[in-house]
Amino acid sequence: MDEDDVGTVDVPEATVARLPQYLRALSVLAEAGLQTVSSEALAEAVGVGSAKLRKDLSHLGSYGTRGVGYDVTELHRQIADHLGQTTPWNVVIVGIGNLGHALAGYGGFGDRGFRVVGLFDDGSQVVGEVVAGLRVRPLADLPQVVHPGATIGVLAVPAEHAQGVCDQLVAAGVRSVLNFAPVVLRVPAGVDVRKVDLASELQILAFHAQRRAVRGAAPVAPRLPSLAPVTERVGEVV
Amino acid sequence: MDEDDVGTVDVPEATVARLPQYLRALSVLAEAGLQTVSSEALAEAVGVGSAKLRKDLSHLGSYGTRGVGYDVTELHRQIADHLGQTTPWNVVIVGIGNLGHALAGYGGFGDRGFRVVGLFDDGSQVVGEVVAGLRVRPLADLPQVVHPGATIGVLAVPAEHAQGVCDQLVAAGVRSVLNFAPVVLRVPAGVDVRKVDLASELQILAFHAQRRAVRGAAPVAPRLPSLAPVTERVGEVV
DNA sequence: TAGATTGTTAATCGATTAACAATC
DNA sequence: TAGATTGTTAATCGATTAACAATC
Repeated sequence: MDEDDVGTVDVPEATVARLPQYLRALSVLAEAGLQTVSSEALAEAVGVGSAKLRKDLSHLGSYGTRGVGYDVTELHRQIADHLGQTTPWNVVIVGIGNLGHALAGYGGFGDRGFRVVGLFDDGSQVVGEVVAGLRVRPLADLPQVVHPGATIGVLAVPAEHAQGVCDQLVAAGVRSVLNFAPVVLRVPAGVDVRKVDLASELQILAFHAQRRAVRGAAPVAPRLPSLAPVTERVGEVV
Repeated sequence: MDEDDVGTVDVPEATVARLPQYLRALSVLAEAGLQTVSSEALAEAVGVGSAKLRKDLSHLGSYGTRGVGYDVTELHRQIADHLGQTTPWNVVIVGIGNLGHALAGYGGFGDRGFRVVGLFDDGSQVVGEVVAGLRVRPLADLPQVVHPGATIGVLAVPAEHAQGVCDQLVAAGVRSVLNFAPVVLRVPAGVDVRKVDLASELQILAFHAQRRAVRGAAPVAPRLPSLAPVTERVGEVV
């Protein structure tokens, strides 16, 4: 595959979602001074199977060497390239409440190629305050900060304001939105929305936890009289 | 399907992940005073197809009425039941930095059936402070607060401490962990971990954004001389 | 060359979707 | 009854997995 095929060949969504994990693992390996890594070892570090990893990488092109493995630095560069991380992306955060405040100060973004360049809110009490080194601006200032198509918007406003603020982001030229409000946003075609729903995550955990509890309470096997000794497992589940 | 089949019939993971969305939409409809909703209308509210919704609900049992739709209150109760939300779940948050602080104060958990019952940290400067009405305790106090198997642990510590703290959570009896640290946690069988990786979400958005940019820059169709007028679309992508 | 490990093939699995018979 | 809408079937699609030929 050609070097300049970045961005022109289809990569399955499931693969895209794993690329950041591979990238991070490679960073760790590079810092540890490793030159080369096998698909087996890298997959193990990320918690997936090696076949899946090789298949994922095959969608980006083939950067490994049979019998040897992958060059850590080279593979890191290739994946970073595909993720568009050769230059940092600008991020604006809208809604500087509890969560927005935390996101503004979150070091993890900077480490992974993002730069928070604007904080916005319309609650009169926060506007003007300095948070994580940036002065919080009113929403009306969005167009002054957003570079159309090149800025990611993070939405950390209450559910009832999310759609309205999203519309303003889109109007200002934002084409990628990370939404923390538990609502379905309607956006025009060409705008990409991802949703992080913190309460949902807990609910999914609760679903499985309850399942364990219910199953654990019920007998694992029917109690039949038996001549051979039987190990009864109670409450032990996957 | 029987009432008491809750927790005993297999529900596909993809379906489980959507149940919280359905539940929330039903809450909104119930508040709006709606008695009944069709799969078409509910699906529209959640942003999925109606066939998918009906298929999802069919895994829980069949609570609809042909020709009529679903009883809003009844369906809400059924889904809440399956999600184990008839009684609230207790949640402990470990790592009261930027993010943990925000999570402790996040109202969305309480609204959706969770109760934050403990905040923990080992950084000497936070321990003892009161955050969102709770005093931050040292990790050593975990066993005093955790009810084995019935408490969800939220991990908001730096990556390098995540595994160690996770081990302590598990030792205290936590069987469900929501992990915000960008690391792969190793846990014994029977412990359920979900990961929320904020930077990853941005990276996935960046991948698609870059793709739009690259494709937009390239000509959409080969430029051939043509007798008929041609509409050239530049930069317009899905 | 012999051993190791990739990249790819083919089989399997799970999720989505459209269509429609069942039925209120 | 006629119209509406569910629950289910069958077809399709996409993702995972194991196995192995290619090749360093």
